Amino acid sequence: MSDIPTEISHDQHAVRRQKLADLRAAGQDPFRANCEQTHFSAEALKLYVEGQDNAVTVSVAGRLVTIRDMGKSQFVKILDQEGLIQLYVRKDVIGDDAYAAFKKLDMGDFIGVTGTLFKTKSGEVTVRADKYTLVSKSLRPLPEKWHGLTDAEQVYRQRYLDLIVNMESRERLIKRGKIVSTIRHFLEDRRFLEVETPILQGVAGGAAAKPFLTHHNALGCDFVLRISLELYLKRMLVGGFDRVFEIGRNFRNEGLSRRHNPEFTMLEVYQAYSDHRGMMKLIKDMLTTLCRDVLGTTKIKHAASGQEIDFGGEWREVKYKDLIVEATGDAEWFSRSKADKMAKAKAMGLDIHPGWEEFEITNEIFSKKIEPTLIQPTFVLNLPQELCPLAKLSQTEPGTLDVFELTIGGMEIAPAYSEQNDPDVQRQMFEAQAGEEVQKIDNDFLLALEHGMPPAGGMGIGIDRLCILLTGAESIRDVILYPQLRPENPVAGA
RNA sequence: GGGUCGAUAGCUCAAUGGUAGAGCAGCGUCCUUUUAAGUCGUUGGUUGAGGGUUCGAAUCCCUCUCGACCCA
Repeated sequence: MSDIPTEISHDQHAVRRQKLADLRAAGQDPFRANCEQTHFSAEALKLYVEGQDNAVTVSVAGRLVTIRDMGKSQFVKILDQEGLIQLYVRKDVIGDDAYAAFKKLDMGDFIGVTGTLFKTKSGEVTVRADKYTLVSKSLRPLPEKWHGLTDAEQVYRQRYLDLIVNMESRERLIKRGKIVSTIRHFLEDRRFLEVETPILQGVAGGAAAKPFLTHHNALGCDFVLRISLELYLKRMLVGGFDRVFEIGRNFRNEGLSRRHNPEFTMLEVYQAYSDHRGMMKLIKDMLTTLCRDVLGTTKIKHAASGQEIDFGGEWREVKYKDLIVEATGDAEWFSRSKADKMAKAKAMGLDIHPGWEEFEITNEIFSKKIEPTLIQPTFVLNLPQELCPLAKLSQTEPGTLDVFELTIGGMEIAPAYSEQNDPDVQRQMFEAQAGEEVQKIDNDFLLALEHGMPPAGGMGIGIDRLCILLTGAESIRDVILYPQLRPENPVAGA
């Protein structure tokens, strides 16, 4: 093999390219098709029997992330899906030639190793390598191991690097996977059926949000990307499926923030013959199950406020109206004039747009002054009817809805309704909301309702926000693998 | 869209108008139980891009790109 030219020794990419060329020149395959893997790292470590060194043989594979070279032996660590495992490589065990080649490996290379488990004198279960194979060469250096990768932009654009060097990012991703799978099992255990409904839709319904537009060439028409799952899942109720859910991506063409990504994952659940009260029980059971099975505790630390959130006790139930009265200190708030409401809201430091309706002024107080203070799990009940056209009106409290909004950690986590199933009332609500934009009414949905929809409770949970809460993340970007960023090199003509 | 802050070696960070440095990584030695291994030596820079001020700019000014936070 040729010596590495000293004039390029500073360029790590060039040095690795040269090693790659040397391997190929020596007739070796630096990108093999496969290698033996009998166990993941964590699995292999469990096989060690105390006091019985070198009794168990395993084959593990992974990326080389730590190298401690001691001349004629090396301790190295490889990373696989389940974590790190240490390997001990001795010249007198694997032979002179193999050892010389091992010394030429770089951080980041993928290797496969077969060997026996033993415990080092400092107590770490380690694989004593009998043989190894370079299975895939890495041509780029990894970020530094101690500080990891901290540059937010690089973390998001090159998430794979973040996942290799930042263990907390790996754990957060794994936890998200467990959250979603626990939700699936929880619902399946209660005989809910998972379904998939269209993302490309003619009308973006079920929520108030600006949609993304796209175009279908063969059909010659425009589509929008869905902004909610609601209207198609309710069609399933009409179609005779009494308990359905979907976990899927929604798209909203709006601003980005620590709590908003243009594409985000929603769970929506519908249960016929239930109502919003039934949904309260369902979500409380679901969230306590998640705490127990994923976190192992019902008490979590809320990153933003430093408070402890307790999912284990009774959850507060409070009417929207009572919260507003409390926040404004005005028992007659709802009978005040619009001008009075506006003056008071401004006095509370809020930016109120002159064109806003009264309920919008009131709701600005709710979302800016009240919601952020609701750290413990809180069901906000009897929201004003203007806030959602898809829910049933309360029989006992005129002007309010049979709904709740579950707020935890100052964030809206889940709204739920007793679903509107009267096609005539539903049409009126749609028309009132649409105003001039009647073309935005989903008439096919109304046709479905006319065929009859059973009474039902429904709810939606923002999975990303739930993950923020349960993982203690500070931003939605920490729980989404590839959060939306502006392209680095904008496409010409875009 | 507005405001504030940021971008320096592969990574993490110094250098506040006067020769761009350190740790890790890399390269070359020593070392057969290490744990951010240790040891001796050593390479590496269009300071995000472009313009300006100045004898002299990473540093001051302007424009742009990307990001973070706050606001809309």
